[in-house]
This record gives sequence, structure tokens and C-alpha cells, in this order.
Amino acid sequence: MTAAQDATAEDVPWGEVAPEAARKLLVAAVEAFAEQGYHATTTRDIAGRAGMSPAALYIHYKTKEELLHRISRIGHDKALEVLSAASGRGGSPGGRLAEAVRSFVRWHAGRHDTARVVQYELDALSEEHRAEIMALRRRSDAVVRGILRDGVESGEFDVPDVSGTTLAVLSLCIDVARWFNVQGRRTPEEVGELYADLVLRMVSARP
Amino acid sequence: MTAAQDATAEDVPWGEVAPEAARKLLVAAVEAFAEQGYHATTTRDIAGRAGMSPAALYIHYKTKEELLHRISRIGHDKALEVLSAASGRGGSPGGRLAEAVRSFVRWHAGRHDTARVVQYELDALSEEHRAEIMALRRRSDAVVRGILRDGVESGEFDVPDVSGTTLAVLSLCIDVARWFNVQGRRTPEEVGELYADLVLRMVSARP
DNA sequence: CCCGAACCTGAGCAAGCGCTTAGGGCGTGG
DNA sequence: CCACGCCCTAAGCGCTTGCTCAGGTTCGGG
Repeated sequence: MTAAQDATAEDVPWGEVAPEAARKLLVAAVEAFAEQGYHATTTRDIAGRAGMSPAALYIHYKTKEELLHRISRIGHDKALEVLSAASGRGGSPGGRLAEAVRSFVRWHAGRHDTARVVQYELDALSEEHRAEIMALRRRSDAVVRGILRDGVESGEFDVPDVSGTTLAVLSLCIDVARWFNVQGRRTPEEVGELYADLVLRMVSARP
Repeated sequence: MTAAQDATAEDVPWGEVAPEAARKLLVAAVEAFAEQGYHATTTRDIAGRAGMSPAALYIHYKTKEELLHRISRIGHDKALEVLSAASGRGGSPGGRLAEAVRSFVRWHAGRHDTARVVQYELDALSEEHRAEIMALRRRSDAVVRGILRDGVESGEFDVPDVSGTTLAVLSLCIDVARWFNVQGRRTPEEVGELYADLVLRMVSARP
């Protein structure tokens, strides 16, 4: 398999969604949901953005909710993958935490449309679908909590309330998706750098 | 004027809204919007929670959007008042920042239903109404930024990026409204205390 | 005792919603 | 050349939405 053959699956956003029409509809839905929210978006709007008729949507997806679920599932998988990978790099707990925050924030800023849908439209999902997504969230939580625990054990961190601090760190990263603006002054990389520094200061032991 | 006469206006939430029927409708709307979001909430649902017919809503409010605007306006005023008052207490920049974060977080946790509507349903507002609310937000921003600047000047804080850190501090506080759960282990006071400590560590100069 | 204002309801309208269905073009294997 | 399966559209169905309106109830002032 050459790199060119790989391209759709690896490099292009949502390349894992096939066929092409289904991908175009999903990309259009992400855009619309991010701008207006799930409930304010109509199936006609989604189809229109994809250059298709409203009926085309129901060839590729059973309901509007299934579309949201596909987006949430793939998006959460991606975010968790980014976080997990980063938490393995960086050596010491401090380095690993910095890498984790840097990558996670970069993802939430760079893909803020996807992140906004994934993080803020959860309660439009059905009961079972939401439960599935919540399980993925708990795994993100475990990654950060694990790093903090390691740092406390090694004495590099001073964190009296590991659970609460885990919550705060993740909350800080996730909320980037809400306020980040492409027109703004900061690039995703810059925000990631700033946040990694701020979080390190939150947890580091004073020498 | 006695304290008893004052009670509705000062102590009871939304006591400033009169007459009684308008207040009941507004409280019902806050509840519904917080649970399901603005667009997922019907006027029939709001009226039903208030124990009235759908038509009653339109005697007190011109549209559903006006209801959201009233909630947003009063809620933002309250939040800004809490933040401003706290930023005047505490003496040193460090004390003032701790007071500000503690109070602001306590409000977002204790009144998380109101805060959720106020912070996350902004783009359901009309153009002018949103502009009005955004102006109030910029004033919250100015309060935090002012404290940080004072602390940097006095040497008590070490903050390379005042704007970015202001953003992060406010983002951290606001996002409490999203995840805070009354059934959870933490009281609003405890979260406020934890967050005040975390934020102080983010900005303090090392001795 | 009655009047008028304030407030509320039952019934319902026009519009827009999610979704379905019947049918048409089009590329492919035989 | 046909027949089949895939993908799409035009039209529209049943329902819910935000909102309206004519009519009834309640209540303080004259």
C-alpha cells in the first residue's frame, strides 16, 4: 500500500468515512452542528451544504441522531488517541503532562468545530449512545489522573486533590473548543504551549 | 422598608422579576433550558412546568427569545456583580485573585442551571441581544486582567502572557457550569476553594 | 352592584420539522 | 443490447413548532 493510496484514510479529516457522499454529508453536519448546535440544524440544511437533496441523507444514515453519533464516536476516538499517544512521550511525569496538555489542546483548537460538537452536544444523543461516549471520556480522565498520580509518587508534583485537579485540567483543555476562534491572534500551537505551561505550574512542587 | 418586604427582591432567586406569573415562567424556562438547551425546549414545556397554558407565556414575553434574553441579561449582571465585588476584597493581588475565583466559581457551581443557560446558549440570541451580553463579558474579562496586571507590577505574579492567562482563568471558572453536578461529592464552596488555589499557583512568582 | 382592566385559557393557524416513498438516471456484467 | 443494483431526487405525509385570538374569569375602585 503506497502513501498515496493511504491518503484518504490517514491524512484527510474524516477520511475513514465512505463512500464519498456519506463523508460529504458528515462534514457538512459537523460544520452545521458546530455553528448552530444540533437542535437548531435541520436535515435540509445539512443536505444543502453537501449539495444534495434532503432524502439523500437517509440513504447513508438512518436518522439525524445517527449522524451525530458517528461524529461523536469518531471524534472522541481521535481525541483519546491523541491524548494517549502524548501521555506516552515526554519521559518524566512533568514532561508527559506537558505533552498531553499540549497535544490535547492543539486538537481542541485546531479541530474546534469537531470538538465543539463532540463535547457540547452529548445530551442530544440517545441513552445508549451517550453511555458509549461517556465510557470513552472516563478513559481520558484515567490518562490524566494516572500522570498526576505518578508525579505525586515521584515527588515531582504537589497535588493535594488528584481527582479535582484532573477534572480542572481536562475542563481547561476541553473549554478551548468553546472560545477558540480561527480569526483570533493565537494559533493552536501557541495555545497548547501556553496551557502546557499553566498546567505544569498548577501541579509542580516548589523546590 | 423592612427585611421581610425586601425578601422577594433581594434573597429569592429571580425575585427581581414581577409579576409572580412572569417569574414562575422564567424559573421554569431556566430549568428547561439548562436541562435540554434552548432549541430543544418548547414553549409548551415551559408553560407546563409553570402550571400554565402555552398562551400565558405570550402575555408576559413577546417571544421565546425574549425569555432567553431576560435570563441571560439578569444572570450576567449577577455574575459580573459577584466577580466585581470579590475583586475589591482581599487586599493584595494574590488575595484579590483568590477571592475573585472563589466567588465566581461558587456562583457557577451553586447556580449552575442559570450559569449553563447564560454561558452556553448565547448564540440562540438575536444579533443585538448577543452584542449587549458580549459587552458584559468584556467587563468580566477586564476585572481579571486588571488583577493580573497589578500582580505583575508588584512582582507578586509571574505571568508572561496576561491576555492568554486571563482567558484561561475565566474559561476554567465558566466551564464549572458544564460539569458541576449537585449529586457529586463536592460542594460549590469546596470547588471554589480548590480552584482559587490552582489559579494562584498558575500565576504566582517562585520565591 | 357594576364596570373596566389585568390576566389567563381553549382552540387553532401557518410554517417548518424529520423522515418516507415512488420513480428516474447511470454504470457494469452478461 | 438488456437487466440489474446503486444512488439520487421530487414530492409529500404526519406531526410539532412558535405564536395568535376570541372569549371567559377575577378583582379593586366608584
